[in-house]
Amino acid sequence: MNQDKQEQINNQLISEFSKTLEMFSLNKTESQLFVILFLNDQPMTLDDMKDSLGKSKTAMSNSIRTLLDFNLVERVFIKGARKDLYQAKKDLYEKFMKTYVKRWLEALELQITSLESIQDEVNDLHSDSDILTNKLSEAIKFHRSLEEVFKQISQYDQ
Amino acid sequence: MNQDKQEQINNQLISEFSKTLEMFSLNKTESQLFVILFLNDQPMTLDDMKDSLGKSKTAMSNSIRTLLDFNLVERVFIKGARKDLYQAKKDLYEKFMKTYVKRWLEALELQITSLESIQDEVNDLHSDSDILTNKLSEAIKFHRSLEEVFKQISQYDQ
DNA sequence: AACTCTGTAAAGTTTGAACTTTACAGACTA
DNA sequence: TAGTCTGTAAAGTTCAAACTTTACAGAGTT
Repeated sequence: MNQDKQEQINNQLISEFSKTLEMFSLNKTESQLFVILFLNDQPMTLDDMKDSLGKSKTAMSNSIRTLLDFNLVERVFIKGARKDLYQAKKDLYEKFMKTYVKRWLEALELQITSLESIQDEVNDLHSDSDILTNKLSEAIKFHRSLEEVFKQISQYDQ
Repeated sequence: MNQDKQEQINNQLISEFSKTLEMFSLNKTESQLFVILFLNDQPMTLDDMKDSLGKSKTAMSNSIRTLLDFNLVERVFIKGARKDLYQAKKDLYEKFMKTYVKRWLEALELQITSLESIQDEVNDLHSDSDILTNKLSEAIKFHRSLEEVFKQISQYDQ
């Protein structure tokens, strides 16, 4: 396969795959960067990434930290290497879902707690507003249902 | 309950609930607008919404169309009313998940199709690149797994 | 100790999404 | 038919996220 063709196919892959990652909370650069790392069989330095994406080194530094944070990427040790080296994690799907679902569950739990404390406050006030009371419990029910789904997913994944 | 307290609790509710909706692909205004409609027992006009959120009528018009698009809101007919009236849909969770999961599944299917056509192209080239071939099938496998999860959710919801 | 290199913090710039203002088409009203 | 009202399109503005440039701390090398 010639260089041009290889390049073109790589670009198509980056373009399509990154769209999927953007559906999750990754932004464009983070998504593209991950796909680059995923496609590269060798670990890459910040400078490699910079050249691959045509953006600044600082942009790479920031994006890679988000990806580390999302557990999609890891830093690897290579003896004698001066620059930091990163690679995409194996078992993409497991890593991805685990982190993603976990974050959502955490956020949901936080929101449920907040809603419940509003509920407590309303109860303490011996509110005359049935509407508000109903809306509140409906809102909490909604959040619990979402929580349930995400828990299902994380079990299904085991 | 006095006016101030009612107002304050409403605001807390909007603040917390809208965070949840923002986790899905709704933006801040759309999320807040939905919560406003959800909390209001009466259908609202664009002008009502404008006053509730303190933003322009055009902003409301745009946001409400997104919410209609997401099937979270409906326009209601009231005899003799000159202004359009909107309310949040009942069965929030069902409506929400159905629309949301459906959109994701559609997007995923599209991406899988694209990846497969890249795969075909690579095969036709009788590529020497085992790495690329492997990466491609791994990427498709990842997408299929995501698809699977979302299908699970939509079944679980029945 | 002086120099070099790497990663990141800080400051400044660019860009696109979200908003507002203005303009107007279509529906109703007198 | 002229006048009024409503929703939205179009154009212009604002603002926050994403980027780049510059500066620098810390580690390594000579």
